[in-house]
Parts: sequence; C-alpha cells; structure tokens
Amino acid sequence: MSSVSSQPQFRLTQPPSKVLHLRNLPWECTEEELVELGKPFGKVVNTKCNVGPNRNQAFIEFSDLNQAIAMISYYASSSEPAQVRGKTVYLQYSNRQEIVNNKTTADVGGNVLLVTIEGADARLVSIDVLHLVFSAFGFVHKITTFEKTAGFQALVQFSDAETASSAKNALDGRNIPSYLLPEHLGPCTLRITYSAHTDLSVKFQSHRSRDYTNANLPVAPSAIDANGMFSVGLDGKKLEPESNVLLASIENMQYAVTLDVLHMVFSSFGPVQKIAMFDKNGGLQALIQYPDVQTAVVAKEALEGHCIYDGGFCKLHLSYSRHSDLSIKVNNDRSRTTQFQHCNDEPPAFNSGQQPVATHGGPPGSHSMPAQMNNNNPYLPLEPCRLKMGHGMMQDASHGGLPHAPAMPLQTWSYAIARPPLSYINLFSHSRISRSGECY
DNA sequence: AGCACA
Repeated sequence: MSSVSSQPQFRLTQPPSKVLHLRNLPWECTEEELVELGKPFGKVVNTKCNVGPNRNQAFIEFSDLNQAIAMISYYASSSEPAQVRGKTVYLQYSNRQEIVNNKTTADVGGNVLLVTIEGADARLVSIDVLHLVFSAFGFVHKITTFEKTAGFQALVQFSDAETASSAKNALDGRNIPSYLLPEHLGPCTLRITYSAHTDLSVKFQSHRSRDYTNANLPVAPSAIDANGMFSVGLDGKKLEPESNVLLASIENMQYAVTLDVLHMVFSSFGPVQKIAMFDKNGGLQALIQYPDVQTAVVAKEALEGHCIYDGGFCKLHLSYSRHSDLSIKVNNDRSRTTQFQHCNDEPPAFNSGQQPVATHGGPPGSHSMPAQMNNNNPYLPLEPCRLKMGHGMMQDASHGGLPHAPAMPLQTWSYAIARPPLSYINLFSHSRISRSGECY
C-alpha cells in the first residue's frame, strides 16, 4: 500500500542514478552487450536485460554515479545514438539506485527449467516435440511432464545452468513452431522459469517422462500403447507394434545419404511405396513405407544395425512407425511417393537404381548397384546392398583399372557434417520469428 | 519508446 506505486510513473527529469534504464533494445540483447555498451564510461557492475512485457528493456548499473552521468551526458549530445545490434537504444537514469535481485550472469538459475505450455491444445504437445525443441540448445538429460493447476508443464533437465539459460532466453514466451506440431493444433506458448531441481527422478520411459541418459531404463507399461507421437524410445525394442512403415534413424552420418540411396537400400526387400526424410535431433531420419507389414518386418530385421556404407558409416536404426500411410504432397529431394498408379508398371521417374557410386562410374558390372536390387526379393542379403565407400581409392587396380570412370569418393560430397543441430535454431536466434511466436 | 523482482 505505502509503496512507491503512488509516485508518478514518469518524471520529466530523472534524478541521477548509477543505474540506467534502457529501452527499445532488440529482443535478443544479452548482458554481455549491455556491458560492452557501458564499458567506455566506467565499470559496469550489474546488468539486467530482457526486462518488461516486451523484454526489450534493460538496466545497467555502474560502480560510480559519475560514470552513469558520463554515459547519459555523452549520448545526450552525441550525433550517434547508443545502439545495440544496430538498433537505437534510449537511455535515462533509472528511478532506482541499484539493480535488485539480479543473479550475476553465471549463477542465473539451475540446470532444470520449468516449462509451462500455454494454449488450448497445450496438453496435446508430446514429450518428443518438447525434446526436439529443447535439444536445439544442448543435450537434454531428462524431461518430466505433468498437469497442475498452472496447466500442462514440463521439467527439462540440461547438463548445466548455462545451457538451460540459453534455452530459456531463446524460448521463453515463444510459440512452439507450428510445423513441429500436428496440423490441427493451435498455438502453444512456452513460459519458462528456473526450477529448483537439479536432477530429476525418472523411473520409467513413458509418454510422460523420459531419461535420455539411461537407455536401460524400463519402459512403463502405460507407454506401450501410449497415444503419443513417435514412440521412438531409446531402447526402441519390441515396443512398437509392427507396421508397414519403418522409421529409420541414421547414426554416424559421415557421408551423404540421399533419398535415392535410402530407396535403393530399402527396395531390396520389397517395393518402397513412399519415403520421406527429415532432420530430427540433429540427425537424419526417414520414414519408409512398404505395402505390407511383412516386408517391413523383413527389412527391419535385415537392416537393423547395419551400415549403409562400409566402415561403420551411416548406421541404420529401425523401428516401426505409428504411421501406416504417409502423407506425401510433393516429390522432392526429401520426400517421394513411388506408389504406382497402375500395377505392373515401372516405378515413375524416380530412378531408384541410381545411387552415388554407380552414377559416378562404378566398374561396369562389378559392384555398381544392379537393376535387380529393385526386385521384390525379400531375402536378398544385406551385403550386396552396401554401397562401397571408396575412401577415394575406388580407382585402384583391384577393380580392374577403369581409365575414364573413377568413382567419386563420397567424401567429396558436400554434405555438411558441421551444420547446426537443427535448422530451426536459426529461426529462433534471428528475427525471422515474431515475438509472439510463429515463425514465418 | 517510459522502470524489473515474487
């Protein structure tokens, strides 16, 4: 009652303070940038950024009042305004004499975030989507979800407070990108605070909680028929009911894996009707649709744990998808439907026989991928399916010395191993996303 | 573009 709230909110002249109030900052502004801004005028002893409803205000506190005065005076007469990331920043004395309650950068919070998902459809957000979103900032150790009066909430555990902090700064107040959600879901906004927890206790892998550090954790019985999204448990084993659609994750992807390569590998076991590849958790995954479950089972048994390329590269991990018919709208380099309209016909334009080594001139008739790879023999062993890697040595004499058709070593392909873990991380860290959430 | 925190 008797607080400062009875004071007028704005005064024409602020009495000097060693704390300065900054506004019109870019949303992404960091404490480091605030320190940089103030450093020419004195010693910045404390900062606070992302303040205010739009998170575009901040405070900086100098060790000495004169330093604050110097900064205000300088910009009062400067032709160049104070700027952060090219944006003009407005300065004035704060109406307080010190920054209160600011945790000094490192000890901001803990390694566990309390995430509240807001929105009408919030509780339809799967733990896998949350995992995907937060994995953009570092390894997510554990996630638990629960419903309280506050709504649908999750605890997300990172290895350290810094990672948690970067995730919080980037995601707090944002919407989960709509393309990560089922189409019919409305916007789901993330509200993030620090949790007091440091290590979550996860007893089971389930649709409500996950421990990504412990592949041997038992799976809760309730998770077996959970209606979550992909139930790609860490253990993966025998959880999912069999399906005609396989989910392939590719590990140790040193070399390009194209749609053509995948199609060729999986076609060895039967006709591949549809295929789609996408990035998930920084790796490549693909969904491969066969006409029937039996073919998928055979392919899964034969290919599980095997490598597309010799040398342990591009190791396949397979599970059954919950899908039975993929919805593929366009044929492009990430997704194709090769489903024939008229049976007994050749597959359409998509040439599954074409794959890297053969295209670039494997020795005629030796280990270029033979056309019969496209037959429907479900028992074709894996070995001949393997693409030879080459190590740039494909032109060696043992292959019969091919004068004008050296195989292109796959290493020369321009697959970017060092790309960011997730493409949408760039959307978060740049301004291609509106403050209220949706990316565009 | 106008003052935080619990």
